[in-house]
Amino acid sequence: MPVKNRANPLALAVLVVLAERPSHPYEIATTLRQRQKHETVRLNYGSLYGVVESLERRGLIEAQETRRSGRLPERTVYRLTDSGMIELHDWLTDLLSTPVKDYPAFQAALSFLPALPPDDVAELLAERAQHLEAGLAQAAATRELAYKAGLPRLFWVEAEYDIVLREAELGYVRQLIADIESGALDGMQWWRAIHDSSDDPVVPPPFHPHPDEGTR
Amino acid sequence: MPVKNRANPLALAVLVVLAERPSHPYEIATTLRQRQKHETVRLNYGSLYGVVESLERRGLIEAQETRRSGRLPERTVYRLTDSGMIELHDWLTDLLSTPVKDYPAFQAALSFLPALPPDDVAELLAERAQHLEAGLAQAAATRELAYKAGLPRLFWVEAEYDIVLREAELGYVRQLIADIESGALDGMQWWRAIHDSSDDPVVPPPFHPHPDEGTR
DNA sequence: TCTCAACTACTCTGCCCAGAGTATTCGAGC
DNA sequence: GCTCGAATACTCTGGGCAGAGTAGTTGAGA
Repeated sequence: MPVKNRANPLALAVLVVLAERPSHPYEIATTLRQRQKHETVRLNYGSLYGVVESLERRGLIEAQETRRSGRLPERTVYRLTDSGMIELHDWLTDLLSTPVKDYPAFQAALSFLPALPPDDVAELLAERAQHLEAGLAQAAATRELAYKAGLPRLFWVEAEYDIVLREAELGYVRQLIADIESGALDGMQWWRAIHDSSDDPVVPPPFHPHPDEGTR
Repeated sequence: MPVKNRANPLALAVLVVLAERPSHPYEIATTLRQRQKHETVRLNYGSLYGVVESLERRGLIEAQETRRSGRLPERTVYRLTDSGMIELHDWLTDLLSTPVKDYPAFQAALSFLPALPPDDVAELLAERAQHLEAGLAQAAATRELAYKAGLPRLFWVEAEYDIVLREAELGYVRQLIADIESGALDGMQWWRAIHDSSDDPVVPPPFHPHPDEGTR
């Protein structure tokens, strides 16, 4: 009886919704969407029903009743069990208190920068910066709307966090563009060299040891 | 013949390594680890061989030769094809120029804040802040080491990016803790209320519309 | 020279999960 | 009163991917 781990945050979302009141899966999905949770948690039906089954196997939720209206498919209403409540508490506690390693796509891309020529990279990053600016403007507008509608800030901390991260990214991207364009980025001459030569002599990267001269 | 998409960055990493020189899968893994790519890309053997097979099916890489030394398992050496080179270029271009939605675990956790009582949350966030500080100190030390060893900055931009994001997160977490502890966070009274009452009357969240009074 | 750990190089297994598909009902409009 | 789209409520399928397992080799130390 394999126990599914805390890999999928959708399971956490299900627990949270069921902690409030019993629901059937489709209703859980609707609730989550109404609350914009699909912005923070990957949500789709295929996964949802699998996750619910898995939670039931683990004894964290249980079927309360199975109703049927007309000839529509059955709706199984689930409720949280006691151990489900504990798991919800522990899981959330863990997520909040302990940073885990995420693997953002852009970070991976950055680690492969040398595979493209520097001038192309500078252009691509400039494009990204524009996208980021547009996205941030959009997010600011949404935040404004939520404020005017009177939705308490407690319910959009995750959006604030998102904005903070994107601003940080934008700052870094701008800095990086500047350093590439000015040539201030250490390693540039090697980077240029491997892309300028028509053939591909695998030159080892340059090393300029700085044995000891304080910080920076 | 289902075509695997650009879902898995490990595939990109494989293309990058093979663009440099033909290798067999295990060697690819070793190279990636030597270059610290496991910091930015999820890497493990189970996935690696699957990814390589999939790349071969898509015609992006091809087997060059199959050698055997002693009675060790065969080593199939792969090389990049022309369309593999194009895919590598296009994929990387796309990743750099266009932001994609990531789903960081902590953002999900933030969106479920109300499920825990405010005082607990403040404590948990304080613990997170400490972890972040420790992690940042560690990262700074590593950066220092890389600098002294003479590794050009071009090869640790991804680490810089990581640091920038973590600093931004730390700043936000500190701010959030302060706002919870001071009670300045809008929605706190409701948050307290639902956790104080021993029974669980599902009170609808409070709305305080701010129809129009400029920004902020 | 004998062992034992570390390294080399995969292979196996099975849950997971995304996307697409299915079937029914309801409401709006012509 | 008929159609068509939207909403309700899932089910199916198959590759994807992680973790654990396997099996031979090499090198260091007692």
